[in-house]
Amino acid sequence: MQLYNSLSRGKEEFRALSPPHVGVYVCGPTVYGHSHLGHGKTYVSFDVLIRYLRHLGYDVRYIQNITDVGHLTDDADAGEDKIERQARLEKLEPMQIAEKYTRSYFEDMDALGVLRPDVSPRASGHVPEQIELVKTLIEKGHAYEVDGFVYYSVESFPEYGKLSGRRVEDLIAGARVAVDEGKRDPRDFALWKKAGEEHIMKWNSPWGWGYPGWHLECSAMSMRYIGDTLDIHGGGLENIFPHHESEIAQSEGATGRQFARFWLHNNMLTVDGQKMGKSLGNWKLLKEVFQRFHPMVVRLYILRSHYRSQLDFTDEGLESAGSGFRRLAAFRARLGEGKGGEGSPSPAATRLIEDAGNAFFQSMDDDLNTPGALAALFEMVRAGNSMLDEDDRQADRAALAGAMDLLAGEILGLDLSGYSTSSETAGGLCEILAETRGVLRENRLFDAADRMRDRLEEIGYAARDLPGGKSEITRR
RNA sequence: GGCGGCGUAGCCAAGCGGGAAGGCAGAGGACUGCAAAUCCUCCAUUCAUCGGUUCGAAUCCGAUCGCCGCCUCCA
Repeated sequence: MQLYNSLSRGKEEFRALSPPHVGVYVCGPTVYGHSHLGHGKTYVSFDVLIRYLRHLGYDVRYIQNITDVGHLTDDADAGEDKIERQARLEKLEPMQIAEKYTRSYFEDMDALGVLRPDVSPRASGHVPEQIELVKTLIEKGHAYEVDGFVYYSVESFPEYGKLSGRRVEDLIAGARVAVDEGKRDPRDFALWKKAGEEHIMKWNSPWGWGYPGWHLECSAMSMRYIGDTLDIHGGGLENIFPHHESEIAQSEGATGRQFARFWLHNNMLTVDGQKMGKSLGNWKLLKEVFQRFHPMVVRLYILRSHYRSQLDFTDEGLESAGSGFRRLAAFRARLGEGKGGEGSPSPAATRLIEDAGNAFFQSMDDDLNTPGALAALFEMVRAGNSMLDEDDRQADRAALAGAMDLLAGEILGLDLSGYSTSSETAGGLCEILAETRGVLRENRLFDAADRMRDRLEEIGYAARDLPGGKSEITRR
């Protein structure tokens, strides 16, 4: 599989450091509010990466942090802790805020079909690891203490800037105002910050009471759960600088080894052509969007564009994705349980599935080209429908069901069961109603048959008549 | 100011040196009591514009125009 590596600015063949194990770390959310569409795009994208790696046979360890301390409202060192600020607004304990929004985050991700990470480490639960890392950096001459603060010395790490493509000289010129007088160099960033009286979340350390800098947790926790070198480090594009650049400096400064072999960054989401920003008033929470669109429709919408492209969110686009989703789900519903039946699938079905699979995997192997993979899937749906229209064989249905469940379900994470009459009771009732409709039509009692269809429509079921006088009722 | 991306049919979106995928919307047809679903056919001689390289370019190079993003909140 080829993956675009931000470090080399090109596609590279992915190879695990020690197969079959693959360690993946993705920057997780700072939990001070409900998740928005941008989170959806990011974590759905990386979910597909994880799913695909597993499909390829890798034994993936997926780590995604939860930031519950140290992320300030301002990147200069004067900002307020986001969690603490929200705690004050909601009149709750900071950890209550963190817990509340962590749950909310997982709720939304579950709805989107995003698999849970193997470990979701909290920054506040890994302060000892972070202190150790700071101590190491001081010992190795990469950091220095000034009055309870510890700063990373950018000058001590000549490779600083290799990920973001920034030159050190530019950084000096462009460095934001250094609030802290103690910094030896305006580019230096805080590893450990002294906590003032007003701080609620603080820990004792060799440098006094304080709390860790935001960049530090990712270095400490990724190395704790994966090791010195990660196979893949992922995150949102906006984190390349300074966050990821600083992670590299901290980690490689401490270990002397390469921190991450592949850096993957997913692009941002815009709303009606503009960046999504709290201040711009086009902030879209997932929970709000889910009230109007099924989460799986949102997932499909995200997958319809490549993860490295900007995705523009529009209602029109969501509706279009909804129609596409209905098509996929209707096809899957048509295939039934997927139980084998007698005999093996026809040569035509076998070839159809093979062709679709080849096209699908070829796209996925090319830097997770999900739009291409979806095209292959839709082609299989069209050809499959056509084939079944002509000759409906149970063995073929089962084979197609298997293919759909693997490609759409397991790999792309699209749960297409929404339209099937999954529960036994509902399924049984649908069969009885379908039979009844058949009898009504047979006796040309069309008014009654139509009323039944209308009523079913109202509660979310669709009645369609099959050739030969039979009817079928499924969820819409 | 520094860095990056994009401009492909009405909308969305792959393709990135040699046949313009796919989805949505739309038109016609088949099927149907009528529908829905499904299937078939049609829907870009052309890929922002101009110039160049090449036997050959949407794909490479240069210029122009337009749009967007990151570097600050934010994934």
